[in-house]
Amino acid sequence: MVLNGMPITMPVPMPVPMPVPSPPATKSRVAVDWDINDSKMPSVGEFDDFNDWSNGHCRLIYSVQSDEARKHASGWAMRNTNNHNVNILKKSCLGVLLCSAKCKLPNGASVHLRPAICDKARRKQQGKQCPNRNCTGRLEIQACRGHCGYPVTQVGRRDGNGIYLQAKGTHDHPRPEAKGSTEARRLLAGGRRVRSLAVMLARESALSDKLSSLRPTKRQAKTQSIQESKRRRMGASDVLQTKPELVVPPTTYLPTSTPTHSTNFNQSQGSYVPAGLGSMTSQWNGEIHYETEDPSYANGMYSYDMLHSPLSAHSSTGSYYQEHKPQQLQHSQYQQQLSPQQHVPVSYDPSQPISSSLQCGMPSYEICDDTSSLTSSSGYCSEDYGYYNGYLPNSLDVSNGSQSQNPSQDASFYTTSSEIFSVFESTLNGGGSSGVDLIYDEATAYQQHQQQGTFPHLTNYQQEPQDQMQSGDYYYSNTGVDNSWNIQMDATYHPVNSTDPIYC
DNA sequence: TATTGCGGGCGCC
DNA sequence: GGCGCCCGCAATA
Repeated sequence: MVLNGMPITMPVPMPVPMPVPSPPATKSRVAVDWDINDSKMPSVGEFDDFNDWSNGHCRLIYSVQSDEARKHASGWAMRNTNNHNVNILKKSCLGVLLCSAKCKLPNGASVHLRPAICDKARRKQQGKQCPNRNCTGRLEIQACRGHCGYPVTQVGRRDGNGIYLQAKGTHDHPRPEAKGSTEARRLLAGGRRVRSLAVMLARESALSDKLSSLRPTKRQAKTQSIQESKRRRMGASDVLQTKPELVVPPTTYLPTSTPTHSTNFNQSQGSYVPAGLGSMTSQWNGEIHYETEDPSYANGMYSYDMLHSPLSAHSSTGSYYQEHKPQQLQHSQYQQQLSPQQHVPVSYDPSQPISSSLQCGMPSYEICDDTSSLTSSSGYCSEDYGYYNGYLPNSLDVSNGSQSQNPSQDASFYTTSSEIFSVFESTLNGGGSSGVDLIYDEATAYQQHQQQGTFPHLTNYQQEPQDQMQSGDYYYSNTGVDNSWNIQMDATYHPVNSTDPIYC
């Protein structure tokens, strides 16, 4: 995160945010403390980039120019809840639809559908047969209990030129498929093979993550544009100079709860950023970095979020803050009692009642003080972008320098989800397994984590950029008309080594 | 048909 | 009173 030349590192700890007087106008949002219930919201000179996958306690300030912010859009299935305050819109998470049999798709991905927002529609979803034709399981709602046993909530209000969003809680379930996927599937429902649906579902999450991971913030693009131009002039080999940095010892990947801001694209909430990469400015990294000193992460406190995708680096410009609260102190002490090797994985089983560890007061997972904050980050509505199982090669030149460097950031680049769906349909049924095999599915990773009791090998994640650079299996072309993009699978593509795990 | 925003109402703490 | 949650309604896509 680049904040008008301000240091990218957040001062830790931040002062206690409540109650505080409204800060002076146009103060950097990073330095601003506010609460959604404040009578007057602070004015800031810059805004966060929209993130539809915000997670954890966070406060974001969006510009009123952001359509998504105005709509209070979210990748999570959030339903409106009445807070009896006309000035504040409150939403709570509905969780995710999972297969009761916990089946796996051929590619190893799991089923994680998006619950309908409408109660009636949601009731219809539940109990339906798993979209995986090879599975006899039923769809079940995995309720969100990430906020002291209650669903994660987010409240938003508009004030002046900003849209203030405050999230409370950390989602304790896999991400549902993105909104656009559900809609697109509905449009194409009927006569479609359920297998396609299931496979698409598996792909959707990974692809949306992938896309998001490739999309920098606008601010990032600005700051990187010049550098990227220089790199291009130096040649592709120079672009890959960061490769050695990407493979790190697995013992160093655990992030911490000490978020710092940078200009790269890492997964905002709990990225697998090794210590040595904390300052790395590779475009493959998210912008929030967690250093490894804090045992909170090392002990699995936020293990799920980290698991759910190092690839889903949503542009994050959230105002991360940390408070000095007794609860947090206790939590810290608790964590410090554990050695770095003593991971405390959050046991997660959708079929089981919420773990007591998730309840309020349990130190290892969620700080249930609404004002306490370990925050997450921001990205953009993935459903508005579309999904693909490839990457945007650097050579992809999209009309201008900024876009060419970071094409995924430009709204004009993204096709609608339905368009992408069509692409998937053609490739899913005829593209063979090459594409499917490249999927990294966050839910799968989550389950793997549960099975292994530890994190996936970091190298797999950090290896991803290399794989992407080497093995893009899609071609992208733009007709130049209506921003219409064509994505074609490269049938000639074969992984360098089919036995090597590839997460895309 | 589903989403979204709004609001009444209830129960719990 | 704050909060979560249920329900219904209307506008909209």
